Amino acid sequence: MKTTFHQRLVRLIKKIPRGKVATYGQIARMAGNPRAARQVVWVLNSSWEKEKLPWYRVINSKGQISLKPGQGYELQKSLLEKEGVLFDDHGRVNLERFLWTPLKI
DNA sequence: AACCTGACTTCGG
DNA sequence: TCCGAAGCCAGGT
Repeated sequence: MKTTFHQRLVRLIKKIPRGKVATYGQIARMAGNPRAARQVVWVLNSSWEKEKLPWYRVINSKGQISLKPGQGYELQKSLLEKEGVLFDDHGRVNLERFLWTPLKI
């Protein structure tokens, strides 16, 4: 049976290695739809729990955490730092260094 | 079927 | 480099 876009997103998110991050757009692009970044958000919200997704490894294209302070920002940042991901003074991650880049592409 | 919404992204100024 | 606007996906109501 054919895999759905949703399933591909789930699989990709599961593959993000620790110590690395991926962007919403990147995941959507790898799943086949460059413009479905917002759909990644929906997937995370709807199934991170039952699919045990490493939700905190997904950030925005600017290299920043999209969650707002008091709404998960601190938690996500600490979880990433615990894996070795570093943030600069402006809460940005150096994507050159920490972006998950599968060898293929 | 229309309208709203969200952890987005890209582009122009 | 920093906004703001406009574009986009699909589920929920």
